[in-house]
Order: sequence, then structure tokens, then C-alpha cells
Amino acid sequence: MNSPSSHPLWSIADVERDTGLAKDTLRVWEKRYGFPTPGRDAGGERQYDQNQLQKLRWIKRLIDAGHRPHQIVSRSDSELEVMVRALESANQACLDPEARFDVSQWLQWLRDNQTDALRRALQDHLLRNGLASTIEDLVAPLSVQVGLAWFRGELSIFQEHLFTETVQVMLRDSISVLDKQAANRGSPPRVLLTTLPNEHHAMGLLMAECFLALERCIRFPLGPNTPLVDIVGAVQELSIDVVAMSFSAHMPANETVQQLRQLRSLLPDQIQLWAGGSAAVLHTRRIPKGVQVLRKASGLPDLVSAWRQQYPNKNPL
Amino acid sequence: MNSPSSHPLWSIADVERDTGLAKDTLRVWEKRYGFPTPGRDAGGERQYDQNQLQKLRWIKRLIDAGHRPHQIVSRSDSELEVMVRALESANQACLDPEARFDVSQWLQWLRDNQTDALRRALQDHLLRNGLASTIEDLVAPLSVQVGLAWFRGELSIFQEHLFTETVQVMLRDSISVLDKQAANRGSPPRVLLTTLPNEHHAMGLLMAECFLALERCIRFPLGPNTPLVDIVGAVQELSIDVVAMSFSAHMPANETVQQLRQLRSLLPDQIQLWAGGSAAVLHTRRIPKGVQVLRKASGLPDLVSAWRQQYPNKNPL
DNA sequence: ATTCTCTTTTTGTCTTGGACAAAACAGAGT
DNA sequence: ACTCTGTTTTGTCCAAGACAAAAAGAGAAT
Repeated sequence: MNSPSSHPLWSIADVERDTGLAKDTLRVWEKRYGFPTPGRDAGGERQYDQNQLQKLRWIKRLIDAGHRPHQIVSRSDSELEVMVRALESANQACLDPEARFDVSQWLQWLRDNQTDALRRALQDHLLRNGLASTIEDLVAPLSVQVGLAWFRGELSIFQEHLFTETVQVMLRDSISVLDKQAANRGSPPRVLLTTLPNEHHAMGLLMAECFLALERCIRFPLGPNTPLVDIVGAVQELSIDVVAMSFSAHMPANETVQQLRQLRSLLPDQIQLWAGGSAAVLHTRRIPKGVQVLRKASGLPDLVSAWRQQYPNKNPL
Repeated sequence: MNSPSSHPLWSIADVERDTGLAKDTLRVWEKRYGFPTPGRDAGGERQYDQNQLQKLRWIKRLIDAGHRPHQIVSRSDSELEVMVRALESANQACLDPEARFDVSQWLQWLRDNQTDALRRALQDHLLRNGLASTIEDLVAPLSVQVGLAWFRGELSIFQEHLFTETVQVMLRDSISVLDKQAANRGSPPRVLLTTLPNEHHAMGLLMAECFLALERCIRFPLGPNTPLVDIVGAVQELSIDVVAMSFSAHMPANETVQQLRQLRSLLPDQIQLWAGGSAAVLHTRRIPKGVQVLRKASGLPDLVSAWRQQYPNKNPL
């Protein structure tokens, strides 16, 4: 960022941080596809302008959604925009019809920074429809919509952050209430909740934890970003039965598959691995055997009862 | 990780993820200081063993604490260990005498994975001494001790994560209670709470938010990891008076200073910047002018009253 | 039509060796 | 104690090439 007000310029490191594209990748794209085309400063170092940065963000999003680099990196701005729109409508379409409620009001609150209104409406929905419905019918689709709105440029990142924080407070409160009601620590399975390295988004974990709390499972929430070795250690020391992981759309696709495979090979077979979240990778690529993929957090109760049927002796009831 | 059970080997990307040292840095150290000395696989790619990885972790820690690479990178294991011990006792010493309470009991709970006992003891301390004391005299020093215990190898990362999660639940609960008591939204200053890119630790933010909640400030918690541009946007749209940021010990030193300077130059002078946390950088290097550095979260009330005195017209009381 | 296997292309990451600018240090001069 | 110099240290960037894993395509078998 050299001339802050008029034309901010970004170093290759800035671009890597913002887009998640590695420096090596950015350089090799330049050679192979003729894009990006950064200027150079006095010392010969690349300088990316706002346009190129935005275009790279779009490209990253399209690649995460399953497109191949050589099909899109060299395309023009307008062509890219068409593809982005198509991606959006595809995302819209895959929502349940009844879940495609009117989001405009909610988005408007976010645009106006009315977090209080948002909070009240969440609480209202929670009281009327219960926690499971609030997550499945409201929070999950709304999160998708907020992501899309950011992508369209209608929301800035800080508004997405505010949304995330507000929702998380509600979810944590609910978990806390559920736990206070419960007399004991719950029943097996003993579930470890975390995300793999480089995945910092905790919202999916919280939604999952809510469903597990409703099922009265024994839970060990580690928060995001646990190295594989430490997951293995935790499984042993805490006598874990199931490792539940969540993957956001921002997680690098290759790493996700690699690390899932590594983790599966490091753990004994009887430890189940459950993976969920909005990462497209989970449904487009082949996932290593022995990893259960969830399309929605609301699929957790079924997995829990299946587990309890498979290991009835572990169940103290 | 090639032969999982006996001698796990790590790629340069794995080491970068685990230690936070960039690939370029690892390669140039090899040339300059003769360390690390990774083996090579069939394709000529570097393979680091467990020993070298651990040694690199120590080196990173020592560098974060202020040592220079050429003084330590080529040192032997035993020499390094001496320096690490010295660093530990220095850290111990800088604690307040009265804060140097007996941590062994607490650490023991963590070692035995007794999160329930930990939770109960936290609640007990909270009821007896109040929130401010719990943070300043218990949570903050305990966090340091947990970090040290991990470093000594007495705790694994997942135990540190469990500790963090447990404490965070308590802090969030307290904030929630404080907010429910309050009739209105609080008084100025309007404070934005977040961390800069690449800083994912939210604990410092939560401690800060507790003190701000006690002072009845209007708060906008964005969670960790907000890009600079979006902080600037949020400041404008939310009419922010103060941006409060927290920095953990794991944050890369150079980036911290650079980004603080960038942010200061992007924001109008009357917007105050408050920086706190356990990052050594804040106290060893020179921090850009116009950034208030806090040694402890408990310094926040003073800053708040100073602000309220400086801008009495903004205060609706 | 689907599933499997083999081959080809695509694509990200790793390699070496060199260069440079910002950060940290050290010493002289207010 | 602080500020201004020049020197050394140190992280990051560049170029061009190489390779292996992933994806796609082709063909055979169920």
C-alpha cells in the first residue's frame, strides 16, 4: 500500500494474505496464463492494483467452487462476472425451497449495522422454533447468503464478522443453557470437535456442537486449528470415539484432502471421522475412505444414533 | 509424514505451518548458518525429522523473545536448552509477586484433562473476587504459565486448546451477563475490537472486552483477523472512536509493526489505537507514534477515563 | 450406463542461486 | 538520555526450471 488514498498498491505478500493464493502460484500463473499482470516498483518487485486483487479474489472463489485455472485465469473481467453470477444462482438453487425465505430484511439489518435488531430476531426465532430449526432453517442458509452478499460487494468483511460474532454468541448461549440443564456429563460417544490447521472458522463447529449437545453427547471442543499430531494425542488421552471436523469454503482444497487422509491413517479404524461444512471439496472430490461426510449439521443426530447402535456396550443407559 | 509410526518426517510446508518460519527463511538459514540440515527424499525434497522440528520451534520462540538468528541458529541442542530455561525464568520473574500463586494445581487439572474442575475453580474465583481480579490475577498469569508448560513439553497443544476454550466460555458468559444487566447500549467511546491479519488468537480480545464491558463502553467485537482495509471501513461506518487490538506471542514480529504503521497512516489522527497482548514486540521494538501500548488488560479503564476526559462533549452523561 | 484402469495433461509446489531493502546494531555527536 | 549516522544482519523477492500429485480423458470390462 504505497499511495494510500488514490491508488493503493499491494505487494505479492499482501495478495497472498488477502486471497490465499501462494506467492509461487501467483508467479507461475503470470508465466502460464498471462495473468495477473502486476506493475513493478523501482526495485523490480510486483505491485498489484485494486482491480487485479479483486479479480484474483473472484478467480479463487471460482476455483474453490470447482473450476480449473486454465479455463478462467486468462478470461476477461466481464466473462468472469458472468461465471460468478452463474455460481451464485447455482448456490441459491441448492437451498431447500422452504429455506429460501426472504433474506433481504436480514441483509438490510447488516448493511445498516443494526446488530441489535439481528440479535432480537435471532432470539425470537429461537423461542418460536427451537435450536435445531434455528440452525438448519435460519443460521445455515443465512450464512451462505451473507457470504454471497459479501462477494457481490453488498457487504464488507467487517459486517460479515459482526454477523458471525452475533450468531456465535447466540449459539454459545444455547449450548451453555443446555449444559446447565443436564445433570451429568452426557452419554457416549465422546466427540472431539475441532478444525484442521489453516482452517480458522469456528462457526461450523459451533453449529455441530449444538446438535451434539441436543443429543447429550460428551463433547471436547478444542476450537479451531489443531495440528494433526495433537488431534491424535487428544484422541488417546481423552478416549475419544469420534472426531468431528468442520471445513469452511475458504480452506485450500488440496490441503483438506491431504490432511484428512493423513489423519485417517494416523488413527485406529474404530475411531470415526465426521467432516462437514461449506467447503465444496467435500462433495466434489473423492474423500478418503473411513471419513463420514455430512451435507448438513442436522445430519449429526442420525450419525449419533447409528454410532450408539453400533457400540451398545459403550452406552451406559 | 512418511513412516508414521517410527520416524515421522516432515516436508518444508509442514515445518512452515508448524513453526511459522517461512520456507524461504528455512532455506536461507540452511545456507547461512548450516542449520537446519534436513535429509532429502528420492525427488530431492527436504525432509525434516522430529528433532530438527523441535529445535526450530525453540529457535522461533527465542527469536520472538528478542534474540538474533546468527547468535542461536547454529548453536547446539544443549546450548539452546540453557537459553530456553533462562527465558522461562525471566518470564516467571516478570510476573507480579502476588500473581505468582501456586499454579501447580491448575496445571495438574489440565494434565489430567479435568476441565470440569477447572471450570468450577474459575467460577469460584469469579464469585469471590470479581471479574477484574479473575482476569488480572488468575486468567492472565495462568495463560502465561500454560504457554510455558506447553513449551517445557508438560502440556500438549490440545490441552492448551481445552484451557483456552474453557476460559473463553467463562469470559463470554460474564460479558453476556453484564450486557443483560445494562439498560442501554452503554456510553462512548465506541470501541472496535479485533486482531490484525495472521493473528487468530481471540483470548486477549475477550479479556479486553470484559474490561470495556465493565466500563460500559459501546463495543463492536469483530473477532480475530480483520484486513486493514476493512478496519478502516468499519471505523467510518460505525463511527468508531477507538480501535483496540490484541497481539499474541505467536504473531510474526515484522508484520505486527508494519501493519500497525499502515493502519495508523490510514486512519484520521483523532481515532485512537490501543494495542495489547503478550507479543514481546510491543515492548522491545519501537511502536509507531499514535499507538497506545498496554502492558496489561487492566490498564484499559484508565485509558477509557482519559478518553472520556479528552472528549467530554461526546459523553452523553 | 456405470465402474475400473491406464495415459496424458494440468497444476501447485519445490528446487537453486542470486539480489536487494528494511531492520537491527554500533558508534559518534549533540 | 536522546538523535543522527554508517554498517551488518536478515527476511523476502526474483527467475527459470523440475517434478509429482491431481484431474481429465480414453478405452475396456462389468
